[in-house]
Amino acid sequence: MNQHANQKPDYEREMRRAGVRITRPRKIILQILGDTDDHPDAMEIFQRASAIDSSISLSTVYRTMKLLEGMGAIHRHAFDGGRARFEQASGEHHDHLIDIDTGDVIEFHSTKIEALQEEIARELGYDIMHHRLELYCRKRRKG
Amino acid sequence: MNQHANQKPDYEREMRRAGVRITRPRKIILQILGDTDDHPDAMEIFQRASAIDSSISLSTVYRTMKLLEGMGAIHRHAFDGGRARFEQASGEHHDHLIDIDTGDVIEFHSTKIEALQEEIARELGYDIMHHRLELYCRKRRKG
DNA sequence: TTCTTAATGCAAACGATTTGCAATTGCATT
DNA sequence: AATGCAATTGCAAATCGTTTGCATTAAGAA
Repeated sequence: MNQHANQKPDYEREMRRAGVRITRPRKIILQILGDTDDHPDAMEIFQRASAIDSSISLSTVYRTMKLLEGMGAIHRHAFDGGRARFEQASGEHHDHLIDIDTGDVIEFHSTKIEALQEEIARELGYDIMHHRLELYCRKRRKG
Repeated sequence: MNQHANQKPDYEREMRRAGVRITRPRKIILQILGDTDDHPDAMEIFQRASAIDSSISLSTVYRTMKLLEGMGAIHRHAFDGGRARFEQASGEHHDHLIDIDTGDVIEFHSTKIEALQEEIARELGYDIMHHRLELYCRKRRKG
């Protein structure tokens, strides 16, 4: 389901190079992340992984997400609501519009907003290390 | 410490009107919130309250924060890092710049950014219900 | 002052995530 | 292909922030 035409990064190669073992659970999780365009949480990933290999544990999902995050392979998001959600790090930076009714996430990017953010931080004497812009929305009813 | 010259809202009156009892713990917590300009978390509020009346419990702090949030008296923020942080709701809408080294929070507002957000959501067919813009920053070293 | 009920403190429950540990398994080595 | 060992796993228990059940206390109306 991954429509991104961009070069799919070869995380297995990168992991090997980092001396990290390519295990069965990791292969499966990597495959799941590569096959989706949505922003699943650990439990969803765990369930999708369980369907492929029922012996995988939730701990391993969490540990793998942390590993991949450390490698820069995925991004972790703390949208409203309990669980962290993850997305593959391929592609450029973007912000998120969250449909509060469905949980759907739409990615967007605004160079103008980013520039304004930089300007604000600079005026306050700060450098932005990272930022978070989330629009919690409801579908506009036509009319 | 509250520098806000704006009318300090009388939450006790409002609570009374809503049929909510003005208890000793609530008085103390309200006083703490009114006396600060920072964004304390529940534990900090609990500790400040304990210094005034050591019998206050953390549960009551949480319950009171929820009550006040429901009244619109405070806003709850989920900045990076475990705990929720609170601020008095007086004043206009603003976003936050968080100093990742000290945890300090600076409030700012950009009409331009807000307008751009609206534009983006509109183009995607959504109405913004609420949003979140947080800049995680480090003090610029002079040079 | 009495009375009713909301509010409290405590401890236990909670949901998401992390961790200790013994058992397993990549994989570099023979 | 067999060996060895550290990295990784699954499991259960622990952790962290927050919420909740319940018996007790105390607002505040009568």
